[in-house]
Amino acid sequence: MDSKKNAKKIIKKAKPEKIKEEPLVLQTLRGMKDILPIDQPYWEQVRRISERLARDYGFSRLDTPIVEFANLFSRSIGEGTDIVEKEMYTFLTRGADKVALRPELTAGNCRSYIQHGMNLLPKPVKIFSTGPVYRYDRPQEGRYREHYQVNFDAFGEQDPILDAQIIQLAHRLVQTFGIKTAQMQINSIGCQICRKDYKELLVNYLDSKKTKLCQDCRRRIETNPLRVLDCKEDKCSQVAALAPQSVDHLCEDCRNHFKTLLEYLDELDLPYIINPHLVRGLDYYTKTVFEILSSAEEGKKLSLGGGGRYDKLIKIMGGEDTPAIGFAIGVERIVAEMKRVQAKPYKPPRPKVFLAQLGNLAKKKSLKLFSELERNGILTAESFGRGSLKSQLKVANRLKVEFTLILGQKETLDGTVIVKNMATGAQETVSADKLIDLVKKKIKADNVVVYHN
RNA sequence: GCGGUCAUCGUCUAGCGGCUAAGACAUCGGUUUGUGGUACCGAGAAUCUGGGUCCGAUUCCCAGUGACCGCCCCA
Repeated sequence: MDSKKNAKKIIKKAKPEKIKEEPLVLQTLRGMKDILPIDQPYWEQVRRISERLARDYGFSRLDTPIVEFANLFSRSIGEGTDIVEKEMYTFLTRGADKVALRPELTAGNCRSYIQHGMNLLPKPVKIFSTGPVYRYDRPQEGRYREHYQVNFDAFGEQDPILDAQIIQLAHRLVQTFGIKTAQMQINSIGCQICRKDYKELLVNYLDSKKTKLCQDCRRRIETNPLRVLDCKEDKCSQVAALAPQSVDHLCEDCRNHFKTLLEYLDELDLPYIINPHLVRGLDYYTKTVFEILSSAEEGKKLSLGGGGRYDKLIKIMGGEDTPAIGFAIGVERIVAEMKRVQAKPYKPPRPKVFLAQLGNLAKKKSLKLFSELERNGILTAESFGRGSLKSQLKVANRLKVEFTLILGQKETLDGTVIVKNMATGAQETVSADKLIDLVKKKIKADNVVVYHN
């Protein structure tokens, strides 16, 4: 590079008004959302319950990367599906790898299962995972380009008792979130063999009724005939109502599997609805599929979660033939539903003590005192930046603490602290070295949580 | 990816060609110097972005952006 050019560059940099900078857009990207502090108690509740039930049902946590090779998803979810066809965040890296942001969690879990030889672990291998997934579609309520899923997968067990247990877990999760009215819908879409036969039968039927279907459904006969079954158009659902149903055309193995599953569910007294039109959007499902619907008014029912068996997926991906089943819930939708039905969010522990300081000397000492309180498990609030005792008491009052510790100039010199009972207003002066024990005694023991010492 | 509705302080709303853009809630400060509530007083805080019409645009028109709704699909 010649020196003239360099000189020019330097001159340019010296004149900032010449540099055209993109304006800062203070806005989340389309379909992306901040999870604000005000909403965190709901999220925390979902996290805590999910983690507890995962543990109780024997699931181990697995975290996989958000970014994977793009074809991991296209192969497993299905090339023809909408998720892969038009909703994936796919891009080339600097190293020219074709990668994608994960649109769901199961594919990555399967990859990890095969990569790390988890087939050698005792079966079933139960995997719990949670995190954000990405789909580039048009946002609306309950649908985001980034959303969080809580996901459960179990590998290596084909007995329908596992299907029943997984469905029970899904049901129990939603119940425990406080959503009592959600509806469990179940169907069996058969295995590769009987589904193929059934598809032929269905296509024949639909072709014969082609004139009575909407435009979209006529197209779907070719692309995805199963989807015609849950079209919302009146005329289509009339055709669908008389269409052959997959449950009536299962092979013997699939029929027995489904029958046994239903027996287990009945034994559990788990309420469910068999929806012969329930079809899921991912190609890898076999046999059992299920979905949990919110109880919102008709037409506004959103799926809170869903899943099913995917007995051939591991083999398709190159692992040894391994039956598997799993499901995911959408956290944003769960949170929205919890709010709608007024389910209780997580209630974080509130400080019972407020530390007020007055004067420069006391202000200096207050930081250390606060730290000592914290170390002793006494959850303490403060507002050190405020000057007047009045304004600090105002904050203490608003926080509804039981006691305010007042450290002023005089107390600091005497080595004492005032303990003020906020309910009665009564005050006592105690020596600083007895303060911790006294406060511990005054507040209830269950509010003292020591993490370390 | 297609169609529709909408867009004012942090939040909820008012104004609808002529502003210094109004109010409530919230926030912060104050009502005498070391004590909470209420009340009262005060402060900060907004017309999404870019064009166009007009003497003049927050208001009307167009585009962009975003939110929401319907489809498609999905959690």
